[in-house]
Amino acid sequence: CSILNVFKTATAKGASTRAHVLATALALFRDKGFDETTMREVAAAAGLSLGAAYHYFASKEAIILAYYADVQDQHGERAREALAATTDLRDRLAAVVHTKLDVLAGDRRYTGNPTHPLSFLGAATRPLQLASMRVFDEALGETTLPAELRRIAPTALWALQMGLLLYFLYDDSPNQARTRRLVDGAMELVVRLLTVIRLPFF
Amino acid sequence: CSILNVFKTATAKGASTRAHVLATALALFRDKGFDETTMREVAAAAGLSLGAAYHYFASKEAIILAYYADVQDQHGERAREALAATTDLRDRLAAVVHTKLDVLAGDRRYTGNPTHPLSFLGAATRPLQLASMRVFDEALGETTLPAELRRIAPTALWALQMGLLLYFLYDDSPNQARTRRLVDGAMELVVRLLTVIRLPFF
DNA sequence: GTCTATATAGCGATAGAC
DNA sequence: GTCTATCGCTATATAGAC
Repeated sequence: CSILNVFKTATAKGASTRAHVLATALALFRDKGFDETTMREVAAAAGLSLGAAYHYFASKEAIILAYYADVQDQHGERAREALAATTDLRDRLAAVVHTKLDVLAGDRRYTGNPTHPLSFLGAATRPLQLASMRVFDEALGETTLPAELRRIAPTALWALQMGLLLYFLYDDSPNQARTRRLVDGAMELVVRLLTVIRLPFF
Repeated sequence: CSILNVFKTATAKGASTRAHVLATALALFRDKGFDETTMREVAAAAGLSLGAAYHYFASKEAIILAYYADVQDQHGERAREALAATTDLRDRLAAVVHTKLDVLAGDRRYTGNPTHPLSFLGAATRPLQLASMRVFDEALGETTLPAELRRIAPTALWALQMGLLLYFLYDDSPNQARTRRLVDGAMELVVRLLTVIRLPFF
């Protein structure tokens, strides 16, 4: 079922035990997060010794990767279900993102308190997030825009920037040139969009 | 200087030592990342004992928060410099993001190998990232679009989704209703943008 | 193959002497 | 303020019972 399932078990019993360890670990991850879940806990909750757990997963990171694959599996399944129900493009795109949020909402890790799961992208606290949005607000300056749009624009731009940062993180082109081009293209589109929105048409 | 500087030191020497510990830690974080940098290393590199380092920072997390504030400080400074140089909106918005990338590019943590800094948002490996983009590709389906745009659209939507996910993470409204509304609004805008782009006008 | 038991090395954090 | 010593915890490795 899983995208990354390149695993081999000799016996049927082994495969079932492995699946049980994985399911136990995923439940703990979803409930407490990665760092707060120890291999000892996973093993104990699965009714195994620590060594046995390590027999099935070479490292804690291996289980975490399996977790990510599980999230993606679930999202793919739910999203395709939703896509089958409508042909309207707006609904289809929104359904993809909403189903993603649905899957992640089950994770205490993603909801709850903003203190601990320290974002590696630099939005660890609300004041820092606001400071980051403020820069976009200054960039927009006196740009003429409908009031409502002018108010949410810094937030939308911040969200877009976060997405670009994530792309940057996995960009293996020399000097991340691909991200740099993407940034230019994205901002070109944003400006065109803002221009269009100001037409009486909308 | 820092946004989050709510720290009090009794003596001038104490303040200077604290600043030195912080600078040492930031350099190590930028070079190796958070998890790979230990408090023992920070203390040793700063020429202090472990206990002395803990005298200035209550926890490792406290230093990490200071690191985030530092990133934001640097970005704010560089971005405002760039904003002073141009009045063109496209250039201004692009400058904000580019200066952000400039600040983060100094971090080995953000460039380099995609294996270790496991993203908590579910894009830990390239295959998973691609699987996530494929869902958007399916959502677009047979939508009529210029070829070039049709090709990059799943990537752009994925990046936008990542931004929305990050917003979701820090959304403290009940049931993250604010994010849900933002998703709907964003997708509405995307569809309008795609509609507009198809006009002969562009 | 499956698993238990044990060992190692390192971590964040703290207590208390100076 | 700075130190040493130490606690309780961790991921990970391995030896060997069944």
